[in-house]
Formats: sequence, C-alpha cells, structure tokens
Amino acid sequence: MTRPRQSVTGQADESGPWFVPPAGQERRRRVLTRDRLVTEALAILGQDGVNALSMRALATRLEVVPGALYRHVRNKEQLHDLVLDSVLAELDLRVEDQAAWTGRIALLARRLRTVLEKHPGTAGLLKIRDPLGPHSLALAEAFLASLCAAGLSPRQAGLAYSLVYGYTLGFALDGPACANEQRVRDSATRGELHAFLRSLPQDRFPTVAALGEHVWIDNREERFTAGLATILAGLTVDMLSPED
Amino acid sequence: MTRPRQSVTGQADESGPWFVPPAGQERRRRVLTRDRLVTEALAILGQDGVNALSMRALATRLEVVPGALYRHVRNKEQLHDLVLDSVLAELDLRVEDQAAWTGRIALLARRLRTVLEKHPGTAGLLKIRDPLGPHSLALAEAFLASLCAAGLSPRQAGLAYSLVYGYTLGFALDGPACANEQRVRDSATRGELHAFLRSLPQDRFPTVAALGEHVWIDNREERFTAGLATILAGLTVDMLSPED
DNA sequence: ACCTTACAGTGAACACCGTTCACGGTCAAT
DNA sequence: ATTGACCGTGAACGGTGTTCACTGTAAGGT
Repeated sequence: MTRPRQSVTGQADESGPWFVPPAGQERRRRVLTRDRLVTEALAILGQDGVNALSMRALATRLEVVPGALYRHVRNKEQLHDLVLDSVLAELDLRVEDQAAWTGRIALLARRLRTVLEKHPGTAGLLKIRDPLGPHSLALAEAFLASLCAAGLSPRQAGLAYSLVYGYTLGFALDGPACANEQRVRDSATRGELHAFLRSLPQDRFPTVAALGEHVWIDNREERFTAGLATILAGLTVDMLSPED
Repeated sequence: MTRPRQSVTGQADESGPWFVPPAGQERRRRVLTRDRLVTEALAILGQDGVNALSMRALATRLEVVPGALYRHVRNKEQLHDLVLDSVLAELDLRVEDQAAWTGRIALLARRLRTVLEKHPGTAGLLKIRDPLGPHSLALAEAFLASLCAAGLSPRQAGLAYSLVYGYTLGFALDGPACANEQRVRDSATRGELHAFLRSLPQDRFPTVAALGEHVWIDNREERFTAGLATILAGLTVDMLSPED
C-alpha cells in the first residue's frame, strides 16, 4: 500500500525507475511543525472521527515514526488543547450589528455549534478540558460582554454564560455522528425504534408509548433553536425579576 | 502482591501451611455473574473514575482472567449499558406530591443529577449511548408524563424533555471529579486562576478580566439550581405563548 | 574550511488496552 | 456412568500512548 522506503537504499535494483524522490536519502530534518500536527489532526478528526485520532495514525499521515511527534507536543492531551484552540479560532465573534442582546447571544451560540459540529469530536474534548487558550477566552469575552451590556449583574452574567455555553457544548457533543443520533436519522432504524416504543407495555410506559414518536425524531435543528429560545426567554424573565 | 495460585498445585512444597483454600484446586465454576460484573464495575467507576474501568482491571478485581468476562458480556459497550441501567435503577421517580409541574420536573432533574454524580463517569457514558433500557425509559416516562399533565403539546413536551434531560446530563458530565472543576474547587489553584484572569490584557479581554472571578468560582450547586430555574421559567413562558 | 554542537526523526521497546479462541476441568442431566 | 453443556484458563493478536538511546543533518563559531 505505502511505498516501501527500504528499497530505495539499493541503487535501482528494483524493476521500475521510481524516480528516486529528491535526494538519495530524503533529508528528514524539519519536516514536522506544530502547525502541521494540528492541521493533520483536524483532518483526521473531520474525516474519520475522534476515535481515529491516534498518535500512530497522525504519525503515519505525516510519514513519520510515532515517537517523532513528541518532539513537538508533550502528550496527546496537549495535542487536544492545540486542536481545540485552533478550532475556536474559526469563530467569528463580531455581533455588534445585532440590536437585541438575546440576538447577540443566540448568534454566538449558533456559530459555536456550527464550528464544533464542523469538526466532529472536538466538543467532546472541550467538555472536559476548558483549555483557557486565547480563543477560548475571546469567546468567553464576547459572551460576557454582551450579557453585561444587557444589564445583568456579574453573578447573573456568569451564570447565564455557563448556562448558554454548557447548553451549546452539550448539544454539539452528541453530534450528528453520534450513534444515538444516527439511530433516529436513518428512517429504517427510526421505524424500528418507533415500533419498539409503540410496543411498550401501556400500563408502565403510557406516555412514552403515546408520544415517543414525537420525541425520538430527527429534529436536531428545531431542538437546538427551541432550547436556545427557551433559555433566552428564561434569562429575560430572570433579568426582570429582582432575584439578585 | 496477589497470592500466586500456581504454587498451590504442588503439595505444600512451599514453606508456610497456607491452609489450601477450600478444595485442592479451588473450584472455579460459577464465580462470575452479570450482577457481579456490574457491581464491581460500578465500584471501579466510583473509586478511580471512568478511565480506570478497563476489562483487565475488572477481571483482576474479580480474580479472573480478562477473557472470562466475555462469557457474560458481549463487549465493553454492553457492560456500559448494563452499568448505566443499574445506575438509573436507583432513581426514585415518584413525584406525585409536588403541586406545581415545575416542581416535579425540578425534582426529577435534581435526583437524576444526584444519582449520576454519585457514580462518576456514568454521565459520560449516557451522553453517547441512550441505552433505552427499562429504567432509562421509566425516567423518560416520568418526565413526559409530568410535562403532558402540565398541558404541553406532544411536540413541546418532547422538546422540553430533551432540554431538561440534556441539561442535567451535560451538567453532571463535568462532575466534581473533572479536572476543570477541580481547578476551581481547590482554593490555591483558584487563586492562580484568578490572578491569571486579572493579568489578562485589558484591551482584549476587559470583561473577562473584570468579572472572571465571578464566573470561574466553585458554585456548582448554585449554577445547577439557577440554570434549572431559568430553563423552567423559559418553559413556562413558552407554554403561555401560542407557539405551536 | 573545519570543527563542534544542538536537535529532529529513527527504531525498538514497554506497558497497557479490547477481543478471540482452543483447551480442559467441572457440574448437571441422562 | 456417561454424556454434554458450560465456564474459566492461558495465550495470543492487533491496537494504543509513551520513552529513550542513537544517529545523521544542519547551523554556528572559529
């Protein structure tokens, strides 16, 4: 599959004139960079999912031995951090054109979800890392600034931020690539699932049996939008009532 | 460390009279059970976290060879499912005494969080599995029944259920054992973190620098309660407005 | 132009992981 | 007593993250 590099050492005792790459021994100094690591890691992530992102796979893709990666990255965790910050860098945080503060928050949340789902698996990393890298902080800044400008107290703003941020992260976490979501996306599997729900004993699960087909459906988009709207409505209520 | 079992085959050629356990070769039939697997898996999970739950660790704990587990469990994924359902079985779903429907929902969410955080790591499994086991379904039944009784349409009920359920799961996911939370729990580390936040460039992160210490604090309990209240307030608003 | 030095990638190893399978001992039913 | 089903054993396979002595290259100083 991959071109054997040993055979190049001999002088064309192979059959075809393989046009020996550039130099006799193919200089190997300075082939790796942190940026190359992160870029290719993102490629693997977006192509084969988070489970496919192994040090060995990354090394293979970079045509390098696994241990070589550790010259540029302390361990896999740091690689994750770098990947995360690189992903968050894609976020456009400019929301000044939105009149209502709820519009600004919603726009940020929507963009966050888009970026996270564009690189499947990254949300899973974020949930348990909170990198505190520059772009992660910039995102927090954008959220908090909008919330403060809306008149929320520092405490309210902090609570609101972690609510919206956590909601979006949690939503992107079981992304479209998740087994749970796949089950409901494919119409055949969904049919089985609905049949299963309908067949449940009516005495123990009456409500699930009755409206299971309205719950386990392929409505990711509606679910995200509606959930976000509900949260923002709740925040508006909180802001009006003197709870602080 | 562990008692070597090979030496028992010979007839006490070892030094001490080890009082050969029960029988000459220590009958090994019927040592394992699904229940024992699940119980010990929960023990490992609650003791050393989700990363420590490996087939080999479980086998060692059960004083058995790794492959033996596969007589009782198809693979690790099924073990996860069994563990999850066993955890959800601890949930008390009786909420009839609560007058307001919001009280019922809040009570269920609170109990769910308690149970999930009692067994660290289980939330992480739930997020990506949705086992559809009996106890998982019973939980959905309890939520949906309360929401329907409150007068929500099937669609609204479904959306509300996944919002509250997802919120609670996501919250329990980065539980107290998470590195992110630990950082803010320990007062020394929190001091460093606050100093770091204060030291941020005022021109790029003014809001974070100003109220970072009100955001990254040890207020899990308040965060959960406030977030839940906000969501319920939002749901109440949704219910009053004719959005369906 | 030479020598020295720092470093990046190599190759091999270590210690784990999940999973499979032929084997053989034990028990229950015949 | 014989049979047969079952269950744990031991060993292996292929995968993972990580470490480390080694070595050739490239750059800097003289």
